[in-house]
Amino acid sequence: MGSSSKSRTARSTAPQASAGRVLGRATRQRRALLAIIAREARPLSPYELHRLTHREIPSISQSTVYRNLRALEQAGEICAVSIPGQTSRYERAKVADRHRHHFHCRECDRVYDLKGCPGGLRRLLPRGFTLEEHTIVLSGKCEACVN
Amino acid sequence: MGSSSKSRTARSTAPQASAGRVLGRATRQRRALLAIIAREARPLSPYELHRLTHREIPSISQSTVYRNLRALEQAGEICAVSIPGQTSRYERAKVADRHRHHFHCRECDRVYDLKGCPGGLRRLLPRGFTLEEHTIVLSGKCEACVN
DNA sequence: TTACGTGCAAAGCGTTTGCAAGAGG
DNA sequence: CCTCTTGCAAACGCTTTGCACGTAA
Repeated sequence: MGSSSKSRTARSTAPQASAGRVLGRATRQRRALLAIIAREARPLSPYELHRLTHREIPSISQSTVYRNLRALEQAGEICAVSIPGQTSRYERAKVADRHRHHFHCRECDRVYDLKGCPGGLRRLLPRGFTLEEHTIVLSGKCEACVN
Repeated sequence: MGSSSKSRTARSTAPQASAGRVLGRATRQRRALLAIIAREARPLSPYELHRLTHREIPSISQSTVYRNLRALEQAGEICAVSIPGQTSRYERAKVADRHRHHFHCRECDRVYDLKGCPGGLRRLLPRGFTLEEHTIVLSGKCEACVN
């Protein structure tokens, strides 16, 4: 894609990872959050993450979860997964950076990573438009919910 | 908050006309709203819709816009377009029922209808999963914002 | 020690709802 | 007329923020 950032805000920091900012202190809360996201196979919502971290650190607040999600995202450690009509879920950046798409189960409301990507999206583009990114979300029932 | 709407079954209604409920009274507000949605080429947000209807009916409230959007959607007159990380936009059902995908301009934040659909999505599906629907959102810059 | 991170409470923001007044059919 | 719809304000759910204290480095 673009080799130089346009006239927008220059985010010139570490060129290697995805995002710019550097992660700050490794607090107990931040470590717990990251550990849970790392061990989980599917993207988790802030609500789920607060519930899970709360088991280890009962005093953890929702704001801490939100603040850390933002910090971790900016640091390129995690990545937000947006499902239409749903609140964002978060997963490890290593997983997300492989350019994943997602499946949303309408039964259990869980989100799963998918492999692969159908090409040929550029031909959907009207003339004069530029394509920077795309999102594909399949929905239906996951294996556990098909009966 | 875990769950959203689920366990719907009667999805197999008429492919084009009303989705269920019957539309009630044709109030000034409702007519204005529908007229604006009908004449506009792209899906509009509740905010935009309130702003536009407000020009014709200065007394119109936001709640009226929201209530009518819901009523019109249930009546099958309009259709919600969900863009990840964005509030829903609304467009005429006749347009939406043609199975459209959408383009979101990151510059001006507008949403456009696209034509066509890339096939081959079913091969992204894990074994045992069933596919009921899919959403594709391209993003970048629209013609007006490429500079 | 000294910023950065935390918990708490309050504020924001978009959306929904209760209620009494208003208007469509 | 009777009921549906409206406008207002308050409630709501999720997310962000101000503040003083706590804690990693």
